[in-house]
Amino acid sequence: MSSEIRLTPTSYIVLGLIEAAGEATPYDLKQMTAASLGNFWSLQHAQLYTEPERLAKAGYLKERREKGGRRRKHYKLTKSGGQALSAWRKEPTVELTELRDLALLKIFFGADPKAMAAVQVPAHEAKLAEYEELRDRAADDLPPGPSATLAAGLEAERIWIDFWLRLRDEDEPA
Amino acid sequence: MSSEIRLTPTSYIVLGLIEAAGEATPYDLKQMTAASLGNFWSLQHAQLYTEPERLAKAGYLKERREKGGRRRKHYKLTKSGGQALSAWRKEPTVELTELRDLALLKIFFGADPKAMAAVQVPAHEAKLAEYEELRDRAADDLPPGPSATLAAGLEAERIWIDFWLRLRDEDEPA
DNA sequence: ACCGTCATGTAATCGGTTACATGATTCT
DNA sequence: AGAATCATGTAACCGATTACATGACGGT
Repeated sequence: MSSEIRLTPTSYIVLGLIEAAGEATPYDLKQMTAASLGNFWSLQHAQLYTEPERLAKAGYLKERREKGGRRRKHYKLTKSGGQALSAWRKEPTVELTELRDLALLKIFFGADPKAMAAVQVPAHEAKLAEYEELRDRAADDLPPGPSATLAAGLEAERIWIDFWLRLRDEDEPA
Repeated sequence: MSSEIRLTPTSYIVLGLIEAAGEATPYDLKQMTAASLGNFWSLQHAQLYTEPERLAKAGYLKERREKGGRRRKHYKLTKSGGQALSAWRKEPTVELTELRDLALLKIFFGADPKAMAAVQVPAHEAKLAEYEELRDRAADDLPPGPSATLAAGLEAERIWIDFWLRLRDEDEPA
């Protein structure tokens, strides 16, 4: 074991999800992300297959393969995996995220703001509605972590809507 | 020419910057991004060397290499490069950006919100101050595109500060 | 029994990151 | 003249995306 790999955010996502689930197959992970995490940090499904393998090879996960039928792979945290996750989680990050918004990038390079706003406003409104429903539905049985990130998502959508509305409506011809 | 490459956001950034500059060396590009674009979409310096090369090979840029001295490479848009950029810029994007915030990711997986807020709040405040100074300094001689993205950056920093402050101060022991 | 979709996985490619390396300038 | 920093570039590695492919299962 332990071929010394570098742990990326993707690694910690996999570790974190597996910790929450106890044991999981790549497909389980996919389902778990779709629900909540995927809204602010999505992953390709292929990575949910390759990343656990990488982690297992490095000793952070234990792999168990079904004998019959689908021969699915099930993963669990090892001690070392749990420790890595804890250490990561404990260390606060100063790093600030960049917006990295494609629409904004186009605006930066001179795209027409109103045309862009025309598609971005409804898209963000839809997303906001989705979050609101999620909040109302899941209500209190959401763990504090996911609940906080959901709140962040709601806030972010609101300011994006404002932002694009402002661009759309500014300098209106009188 | 034209080995059929796929154009990524990075490609368009390079094309866009070169359009703005008329002609540029990788180092020019680096300087240009540092100022403004880099705040919401940063690039590794190595890519500012490899990406223009890729684009030149595919016919989107024309390369001119200095004969003497530093033998720097200068790049200009070709017709095809200009067209690709225009087409991209003209097409509004529905795609929504994900937050992809490392601090948020840790929170999602159970990190202590107050500890995280303790480092995130000042970091975001510093960033906000930087943007404000940029806005006050550059004032009106900022083109509309960059000006709009700067406005977005200011908004985003404000809500992040609010968000982390709320986490920091909630459930205060009485 | 068949068909469509869900589930599960691998292979190849490629962009992006990291690391290395050296040539110019500038400052003391 | 030497040190430090700025400028310029290349090479190697690797994670991430894309594409391909097939097996199971549920419904009609």
